[in-house]
Amino acid sequence: MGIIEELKWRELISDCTNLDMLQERLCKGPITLYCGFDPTADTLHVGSLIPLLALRRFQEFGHQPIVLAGGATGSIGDPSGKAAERKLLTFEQIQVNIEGVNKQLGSFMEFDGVGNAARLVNNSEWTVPLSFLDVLRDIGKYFKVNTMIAKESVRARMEDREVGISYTEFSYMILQALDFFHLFEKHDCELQIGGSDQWGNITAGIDLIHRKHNKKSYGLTLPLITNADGTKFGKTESGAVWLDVARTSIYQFYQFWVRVDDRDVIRYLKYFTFLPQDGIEQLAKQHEAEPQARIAHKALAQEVTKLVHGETATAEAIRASEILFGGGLDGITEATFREIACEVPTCEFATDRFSGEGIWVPEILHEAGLAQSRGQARKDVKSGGVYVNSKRVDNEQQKLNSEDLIFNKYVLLRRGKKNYALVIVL
RNA sequence: GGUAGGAUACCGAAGUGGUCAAACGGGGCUGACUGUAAAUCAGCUGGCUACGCCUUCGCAGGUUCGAGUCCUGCUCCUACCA
Repeated sequence: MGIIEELKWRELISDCTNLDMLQERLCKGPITLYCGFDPTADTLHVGSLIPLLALRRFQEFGHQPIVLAGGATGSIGDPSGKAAERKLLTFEQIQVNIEGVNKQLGSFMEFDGVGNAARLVNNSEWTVPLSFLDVLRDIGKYFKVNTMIAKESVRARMEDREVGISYTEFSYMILQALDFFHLFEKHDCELQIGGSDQWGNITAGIDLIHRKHNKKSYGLTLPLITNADGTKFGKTESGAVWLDVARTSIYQFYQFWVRVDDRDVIRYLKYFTFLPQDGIEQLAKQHEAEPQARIAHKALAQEVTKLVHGETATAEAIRASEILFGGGLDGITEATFREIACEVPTCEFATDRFSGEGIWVPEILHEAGLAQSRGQARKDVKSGGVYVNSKRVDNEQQKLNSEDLIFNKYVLLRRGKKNYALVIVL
C-alpha cells in the first residue's frame, strides 16, 4: 500500500490537482513535499495536527517533508476562510510566535539519522531580501489579476462590500506561490499539501512553477475537520485546544479527546493517530458493542496525547483522569493528590482564610476560576452542581474551614460534571 | 457632498416616558436521564451574602418626579441620490 491509499482509507484527501498523475509520480520514487504553518500564535492548536501528521505519514512512506514556518506569510495574513481583514502582527510578535511554533513543528518528524530527513525552513529567508520592484517585475507578471480575484478567498471578501480586502491580504497568494516556487527550485519540492482552504494558494504556486519552468508540480488538500454536531472542531468551553502545555494542560488535552462525540471518534482515530487499519476497525467493533466503556475514546485520547506530549506525561494524564472520574476520594494517598495537582488547574490560598468560620463556598469557587462570579457560583450551588472533595454542596451558605482540608492542605472543587480545580493551602 | 434610516446584553432581535436588568430566538451554563457521548426535558444566563441595592441599551451632555424610550452635539454604520 502506498501513501495515497493510506490517506484514502483515512479519509484524509479532500482534493488533489491530479491524483492519478501524483500516484504515478509517487510510484517512481520518493518525492519532496512541503506544508506551511503561519505563526499566528505562539503555539499550534489541534487543527494544525492534520497537516503536520500528514507530513509525517509521507515521511513514513519514504518521502521527504519540508516544514515551513511562515515568517513572511504570517506577517501579511492569509485571507483564506477569513470573513474580515486581520490585524497585522508586529515583527516582534511574529518572532516570538515562530520560536514557539518551531519547537512544536520540530517534534513530529525525524530531522536526522534517516535518509529522508525532514527539513525546517522559514520563508522570511528568501522573501525578505526581495524588493518590491523585484516582485512586480519577476513574479507579478505571471499573475493575472483576473485569476486572482476569481479565487474563493478573494471573491468572498470582494462580494462583502462592507469588509472588503486590503491590497496586503490580496497579495498573500503571491507570497505563498513564491514559497512553493522557491522550494521547487532549491529543493526539488514537487508537492504542497495543506488544509482545503489552501487550495487557491496551492494552485497559485503550481501555476507559477508551470509558467516559469513549464514543469509539473502537485497539490493535495486535506479535509477541514468538522464535528458531527456542526460545531467547530478544536474548541472547548474555555477556548481552543493548544499544543502548548502552558495554554492547555496535558490533562485538559487528554480530556478533550476523551469527550469527543461518539459519531466522531472513529473518524478522528483515522485522522489523528497512526493506528493501523485493523486496529481501528477493532476499536470500532468494541465501541459498537459497548459504547459506554468508551474504549475507542480512550484509545484516541491516549494515542494523540502520546504523539504530542510523550508517553510519560500521557500516563500521568490518564492516571489523573482515572482518579477524578473513577469515584470517591476514599483511600486516596497524599502522593496521589500531588499527582492530580500537576494536571488540574490549581489555585493557592493562604491558610488563614480557612481559620475560624472559614471561607464561603461561592467565594472560593469564584477565586479558583470555576465560576465567572460569586453570583454564578451561588446559582451553581443552588442547582446542585458544586462538589467539594467529591461531596455535593447542598447549602449555598456553606463555608469551608480547616476541617475540610484533605491532608491539611488540599480542597478539591468541582463544578458540573467535569470541571475540577484543586485548591492548595499554604 | 445631499437625504433617509440605524447603533440594545455573548450573537440575532423586540421595546419609542414609568409596570425595564430589558420580550423572543440562538448560543452558553447547571440539573434530571446516561456512558465524562448524543437526543430529550427543566431551570438559569449584568454585579452584589440579594424579597433589596448598584451598574448597564453607541459616546458626551440636557429636559423630566422619572429616560433604552424625548432634546442637543459627537462617533461609527446602512440605503438612496450626486
